[in-house]
Amino acid sequence: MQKIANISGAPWDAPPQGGPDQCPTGDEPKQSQRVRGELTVGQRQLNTIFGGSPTRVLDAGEILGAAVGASDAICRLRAGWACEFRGFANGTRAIVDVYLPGDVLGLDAIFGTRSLDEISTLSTVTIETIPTAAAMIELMGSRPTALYVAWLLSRRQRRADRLLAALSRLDARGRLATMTLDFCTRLRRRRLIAGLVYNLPMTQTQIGDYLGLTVVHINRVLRALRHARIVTLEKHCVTIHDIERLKSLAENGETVNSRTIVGERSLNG
Amino acid sequence: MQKIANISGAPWDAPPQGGPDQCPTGDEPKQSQRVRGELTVGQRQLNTIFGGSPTRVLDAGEILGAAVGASDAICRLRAGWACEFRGFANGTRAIVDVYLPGDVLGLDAIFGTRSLDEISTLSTVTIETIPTAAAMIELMGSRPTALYVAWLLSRRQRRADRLLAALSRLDARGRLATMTLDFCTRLRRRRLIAGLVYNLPMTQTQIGDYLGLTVVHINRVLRALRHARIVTLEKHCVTIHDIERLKSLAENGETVNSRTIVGERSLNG
DNA sequence: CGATTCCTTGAAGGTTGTCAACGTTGGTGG
DNA sequence: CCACCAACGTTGACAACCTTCAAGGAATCG
Repeated sequence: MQKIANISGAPWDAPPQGGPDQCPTGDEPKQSQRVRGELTVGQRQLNTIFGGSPTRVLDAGEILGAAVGASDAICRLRAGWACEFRGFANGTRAIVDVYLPGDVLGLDAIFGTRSLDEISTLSTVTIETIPTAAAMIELMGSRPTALYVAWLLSRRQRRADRLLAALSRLDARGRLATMTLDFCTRLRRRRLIAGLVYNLPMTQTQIGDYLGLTVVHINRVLRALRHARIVTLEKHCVTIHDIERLKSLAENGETVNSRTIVGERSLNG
Repeated sequence: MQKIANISGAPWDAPPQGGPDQCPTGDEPKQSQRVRGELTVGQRQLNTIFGGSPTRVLDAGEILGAAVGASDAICRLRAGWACEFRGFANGTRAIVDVYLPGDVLGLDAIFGTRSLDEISTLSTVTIETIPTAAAMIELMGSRPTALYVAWLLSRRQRRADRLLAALSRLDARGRLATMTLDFCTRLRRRRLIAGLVYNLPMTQTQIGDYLGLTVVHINRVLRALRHARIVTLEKHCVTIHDIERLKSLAENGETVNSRTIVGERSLNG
């Protein structure tokens, strides 16, 4: 197996090609032409604002609210990954969303929620910043921008619903299948990758926090999926070998014989 | 124990008092005066639209998209409960959100998502309808309305995040504690109830789909919570006995001795 | 009152968590 | 260069939580 690229210089450090996000209408064929047009205009308007703002580089593991010095700022990820989390009284925590390059963070600040205080970087990141929520509210006087903001919120909601369904009704393999497929889809849609291989800057502990499982179990199921030659997740690098079976696991449509799988031997070469 | 009111005439059939939703700023003390004002204006504008629309009554168990005959309509619940679900290939399903009187449903239709096709009524409901998403897009030309729509989306997101955290890191008792508390909070905020008792028009199967558990286990844990005199859920009626312990369970802060609890005897008199 | 759905309970087994230990990796400083 | 350290990854044994299967009871409705 070839040597995996180190964290510095990894794909997620590359700036998004052709703008921070592709046209938002790429996967919504049902919406009317008019909304498509307005959304594109709104996106351009936000592009202008973010593009004109100074960029900052943050290390992995920083809390965005503290790092930018304002809880009501609104950021866009230019490079790197981040996650939004919720903590519990006993110290455990859950990751409720993962942000990829091009995603906008902290939109809830419009309504006074200090969401940047619950967002942490997963890797070294580059962010563009609108310093205050007030500026964003101003921008929402333009309907295209307001529509685009609503579209961003709606997209985040769909991710949450999808994760919710997976946590609710899939076992560990199904959840991992869903996660690896979703990240792949999002990265491809933004043309950050082209094939079925990508870098995933999350530790197994963080994956466990995201999928509602423990590190130990994540580790075991990862091994099973690797030995079954469905997907490999090693050294922060995901390689999808059998996308059909992966989709099947994510749809709850297959019961892969996991006991048999574990007994097999890795034959990668 | 007193006889529980039947479904007809139950609290969730009563129209929301003082308008379909209270001022949205009630639980967001941090937001600026200006946003508060604009949100209130936006809410009034939507109130006018919905208030002037014809109401419809639907039976329990209907799919909203089919019942209103349009997948891109936008509805507001005047009375009754509804839920949004996601299905899996093998027939299982997950409930990703529960809607209470006053909630707006199907906002994603703005972007072409047929969300009404994945929303089902949980009880007999009364709805007000904006027939097409296009009308709502028109309304978003007004910044107050656009802000209010974004606020509605943001609220739904926060519910999803909270449920996500619960599914990710709480056991069955913690999830049930979270659910019963959240419904209570939402109903009280809208002045649909005043105390710690309310009607919950969901079967145990539906609760299981919502919390990612099986009916059988919901049933057992419900019995344990009842015998521990923390919360009673019988015949679609929730009674919170010990809100402190319930909050503790929802925050992962307590490990109630459940084995002992099961051995106890019900003493409700 | 038959039919359907919902609720309830027991027994058995599978998935996942907990505990504990050790290996690996990458960085730091002597 | 090596010792050391901290974080992360890996593995085994065992326990707990939850599901599955099965069956019977209770409520609701035409």
